[in-house]
Amino acid sequence: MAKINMERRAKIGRERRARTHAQIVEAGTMLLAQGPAKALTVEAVAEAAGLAKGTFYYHFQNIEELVSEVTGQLGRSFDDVLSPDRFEMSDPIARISFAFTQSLEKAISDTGWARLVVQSAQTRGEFARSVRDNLKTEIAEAIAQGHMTVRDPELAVDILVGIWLQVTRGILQRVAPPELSSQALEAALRAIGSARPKSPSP
Amino acid sequence: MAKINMERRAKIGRERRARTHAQIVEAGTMLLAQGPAKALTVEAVAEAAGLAKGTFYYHFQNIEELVSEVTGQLGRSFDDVLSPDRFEMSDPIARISFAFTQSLEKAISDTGWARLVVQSAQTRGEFARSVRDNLKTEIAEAIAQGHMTVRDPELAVDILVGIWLQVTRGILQRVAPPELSSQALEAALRAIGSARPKSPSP
DNA sequence: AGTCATTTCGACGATATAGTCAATATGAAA
DNA sequence: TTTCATATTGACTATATCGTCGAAATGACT
Repeated sequence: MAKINMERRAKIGRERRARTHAQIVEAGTMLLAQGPAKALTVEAVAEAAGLAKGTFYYHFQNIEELVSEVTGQLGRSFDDVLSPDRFEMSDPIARISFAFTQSLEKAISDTGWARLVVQSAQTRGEFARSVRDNLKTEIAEAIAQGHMTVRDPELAVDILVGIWLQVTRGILQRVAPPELSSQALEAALRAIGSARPKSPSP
Repeated sequence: MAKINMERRAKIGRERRARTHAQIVEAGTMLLAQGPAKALTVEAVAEAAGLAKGTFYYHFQNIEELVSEVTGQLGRSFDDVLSPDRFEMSDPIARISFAFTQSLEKAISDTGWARLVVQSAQTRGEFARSVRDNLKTEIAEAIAQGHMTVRDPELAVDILVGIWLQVTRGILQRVAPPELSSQALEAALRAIGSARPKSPSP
């Protein structure tokens, strides 16, 4: 009786629904990477996705819910950029360095992503917090191992995040010089008092 | 004929007009220091200033013009914080250090000001550019004198501005530990490769 | 007290955006 | 081909904010 109906319902909806949902997220991501978040309107998203406004509301409660999902997706993409080899490294400074460089390189090669990161870091507490928390874990370890001059973990995080974010902004406004990522990394390591020789011994 | 009218006109208007204008700017400043710039509405400003909406439009073309003036005023207050003794210093690094510390101290003692600075740095190109340009002048000199490891002036500016801005943000979200400004300064100097002993000789 | 340039007021029309909903379309399964 | 759960549409209402304008208030000067 009801059984068949439920099965049908579940089966039919999935793919179509998921596709449209993804379309909207994609459109929202694109628009967010372009202008300021305040200018993100339901109509603009719907039009960019080639859908009617009502369809948007069938998939999301409101713009906030969409932005939240975009932010979440960005966070995951962030992890993708950083994770592959990172967990193999035993030294927390090495992990930080890897993440720092990787995300700058990604920003250079994908300015849309960079724009989104900068945008989100400014306006989405969740995103900023997540980045901060990850960093803080590494830094606490580094401090404990006596690998850093800076003793206040919060300050250390501010320094690293500050340099990273501002250099990323710079990438969006100027052409990135060849050695940018490595030079920025060296400066960041000096700042927290973890300067190391350039050649990482094997 | 017209002479008397013109004189009257000029004389009468001044004070009253200036006072109301200032009221509006003050209200706008307060609101900007509170929430995001997108939420700044003409009605909100008018109400906060205790005036009718029409009065706002008698003094400003639109919100943008108000925000622009607030930004300009902030820029001037910024100079006030920095200027008094700065020009007496011959060493560019000393000048940078002075400005860096002063503005962090100001942020600690006046969080409204800090909020405004952070806000403006993010959304007002003019403000960000002005800060950048001032810094770049000093940095170019420091590089020329061989006082810095970092050679790319743009990168040096990004590093200093990045740390400064992020530490300022930190001040707004956490309680500033006692030695914050000086520790942040030391980190910043290390970052650009201009570490100096703590005691500035006379 | 009267004059008049200037300033202030708030109602008003215009516009933009949010969110709703009844009607319609879609397409897999029977 | 028909059925029907699900998805899509766009017109509609509600609301927020903008910017305008004629009328009223202000207050320095006569």
